Formats: sequence, structure tokens, C-alpha cells
Amino acid sequence: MQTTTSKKNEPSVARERLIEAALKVYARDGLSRATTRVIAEEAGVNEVTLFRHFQNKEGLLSEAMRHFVESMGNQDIGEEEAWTSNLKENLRRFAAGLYGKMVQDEAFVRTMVGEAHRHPEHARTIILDTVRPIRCRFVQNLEAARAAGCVRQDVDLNIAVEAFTSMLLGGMLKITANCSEGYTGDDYVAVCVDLFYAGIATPQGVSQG
Amino acid sequence: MQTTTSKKNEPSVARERLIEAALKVYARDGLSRATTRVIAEEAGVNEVTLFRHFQNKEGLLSEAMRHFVESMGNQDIGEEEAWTSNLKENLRRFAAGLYGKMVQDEAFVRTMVGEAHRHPEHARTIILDTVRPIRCRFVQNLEAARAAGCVRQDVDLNIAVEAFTSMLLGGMLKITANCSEGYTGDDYVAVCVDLFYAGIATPQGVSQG
DNA sequence: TCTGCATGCAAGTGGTTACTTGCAGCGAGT
DNA sequence: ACTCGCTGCAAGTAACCACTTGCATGCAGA
Repeated sequence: MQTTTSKKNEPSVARERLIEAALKVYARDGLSRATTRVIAEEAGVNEVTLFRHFQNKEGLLSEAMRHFVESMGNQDIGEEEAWTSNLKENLRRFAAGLYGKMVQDEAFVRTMVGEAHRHPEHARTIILDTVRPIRCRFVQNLEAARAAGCVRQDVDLNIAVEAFTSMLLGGMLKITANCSEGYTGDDYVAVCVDLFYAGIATPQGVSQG
Repeated sequence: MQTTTSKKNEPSVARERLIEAALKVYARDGLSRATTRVIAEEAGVNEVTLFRHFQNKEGLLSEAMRHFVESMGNQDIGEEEAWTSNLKENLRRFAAGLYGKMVQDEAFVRTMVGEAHRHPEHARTIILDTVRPIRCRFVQNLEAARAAGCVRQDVDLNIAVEAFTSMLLGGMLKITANCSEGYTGDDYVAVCVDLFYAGIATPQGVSQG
């Protein structure tokens, strides 16, 4: 029989295609509205195959989340260079990289923010396992910069980094919803970097103008 | 017949109860999962009455959004006092007030962030009509502070305010999802105020330590 | 007292949902 | 050649969805 999209060469192609499709549909339609039928269609796979691989809708969701976290773990935001010198430029690169990634995954981010209540464990896993490593490296870099005398001593770097990433996240949510007025994402990121740099740098180290 | 919850004294009680219930259910279950049956139940009103008042589900949604925007317009975040003096204290009060309001409406905020794609006009209306006035007042206050010499000249205040509110929004989303580590919302707000103040204040005006 | 309006209740319609069952083909390893 | 696992397809089930219809009730104003 003419199977429209089946390949059957590699082992368990359908499974991978279903997971990829699921993530796509989750992002596009939300976790609630992502139906097994639509996911299977998107994957080019029979709906029954979905239930044969993952017992039910929730099983697919869990597997898809695990896959997402793993695939994100292999990615880097900003190259780690010498953060002790040229702090502002490093901040700029980090912010631009993180903001770009967030915009890229905007739909998925929205879905997870919106459904964090209904799927608390998945939301927590994703936030902790994907953004924490990034944040930790960021904190370490700032600590190095502080050791070099570029960063104020009287500020909690953990919270400061949280505030910086939140600034980028919140801005992305508003800008991509077309609710910003008269400025672009690049403008926004630039101001964030400027403010944050001026906020954490040691006063005598702030380059003015 | 024994009507369980009807009052029938005031005019059109059902309508108001339906709108209140709808907002509650939207926040709790999301826009997609909020069913007419559940909303009617929550309102203690027959489901048919819902369709008689608002033609369909979308009609109720629109009315509920309008109601939300109106009710928010009557609320104030921070009292407007003399912003030219004691800038940091004013920032603190504003931030605490806004953060508190966001936490209060956390579920609704999440719903709107998550479904902004599927209901772009409502999302835009809400963001623009409810948070813009607050932001505008904030910008004006900062401009006054700048005129008094407390605020740097070389920063776009519109974007800076956007960054500040985004910082609070993003932090709230993470903290209320139990994804913060070792700090409270108050800690977070305090650091945000500290960073932002150090970020926008004129260098000579920064009180150190 | 009569009329109109808002509401409740019971029932139903057509569509969609998650999920199941039974059957058949096809490729790979033995 | 034969089996076995993966897959497709057709069909069905029970629940739920938005939304409708018809009828009864009770309150308010005339």
C-alpha cells in the first residue's frame, strides 16, 4: 500500500517525528489545545502509532519535555571568553544571544509561561534544567569580574542575574506581542545592557556618556 | 421552583456574575480550557443564560476583557507624591506596588501571556490599556526627576521604564512558579530597585554602600 | 390583571476529544 | 521461509464541546 510518508529505514523514525511534531504543536497551539490528531498529522504518522509509542497524551508530553531539555543542554548562548576584561561588551554579547534565543523559541516560552500552573513539574524542570545552567555560568563570570574589581560588592549576584534575564524575558514578551512603541528589540537589549552595567559596575569604573 | 442561587432583585445580576466568573475561570483554566458550562456553573447561572446574554463564547470573552480593563483603570499603583525628592524611595514604593498587583493577578497574567498569540487583539488591548497608563506616569515622574538632576540624560526613559517593569514581570513569573532559589519576592524587588536606581541615577548622585 | 422580560430546566444536535480494537502489509533478522 | 515488531487504516466508543429549542416560572411595570 502506498504509505504517504513512511520510511522505515532507521529504527523508530515515527517516535522521533512525533516528539518533534509535538514540540512544534505545543508551541503553536498551547499544551491544552495540542490534540493527538493534529500532532500525528504534523508528524506524518498515524494517530494510533502515537498511542502505541506513548501510552497517552501525557506520556508524549513528558517525553517531549525530556527531549527539549536534552536538546537545549547541547546549546551555548554566549562563548565564554575573558569576562574580566571588557565587561560591558561581554554583557552585550550575552544579552543579544539570550534575547535572540528567546525570540526564536517565543511560542514555546509563551506556552510554558501560560501553562506553568497546569503542568508545574514540567515547567519547573524546563526552567531549572535549561535556564539554570546558563544563569550559573553568568553568575560565575560576574563573580570573576567582581574579583577583578569591575563589579560592586554590595549586590546579590544571583538575584541580579535573575533580574537581568527577567528583564530580557519580559521585554521579549511585550515586544513580540507588538506592544512596544517606537523601539526595536535591539534598542531594548541595548538599554538593558546599559542599565544593568551601570547598575552593577563599581562607580569609579563606570564609563560615562 | 427552588432556584438554587438566583436573586432577581437587581437588574441583570446574571450578566455581571457571568463576567466575574468568566475572568475567574480564564485565570484558573486558561482561555482555551474555559468552557461555557464551567463558567456558568461558577456564576451559579444556567448555561443557556450565558448564550442569551453574550451571543457566544467569544462575545463573553470580549465583554469580560472590557470589564477587566475598566476595573483596572480605577486602580492606582503608587500614590503620586513628590518624585523629585527621594527618588530611590519612590522607586521602591512603585516597584513594591506593581509587583504586588502582578502577584495578585498572577494567574490572569499567565493566561494572557500564554494566549497572546491566539487572541492578539485582547492581549494588546489589555497590555496597552492597563499597563500603559501606569508606565506613562512612571516615565513622567522620571522625567521630573531628570529635570531635577537626579537622572542620567543619556538613557531612553521609555525603554528604561519598560525594562524596569519587565524585570518585575519576569521575576514574578519565575518566583511564583517556585523556580527561584533562596530568595523571596521582597528580596528580588529590592535588588531590582537597587540595580535600576544605580543604573539611571546620575553618577555623582548615587549613594554608595 | 395583564404583558414583557429575564431566567431556569430538560433535551437535543453536530462536532471534537482521547483512546481502543481488529486487521493487514512490510522489512529485518533468523 | 518464517516470525516478529513497527506501522497503517477503518471503525468505533464514551465523554465533552459550543450552541439551540421549547416550555415553564416569576418578577416588574402598565
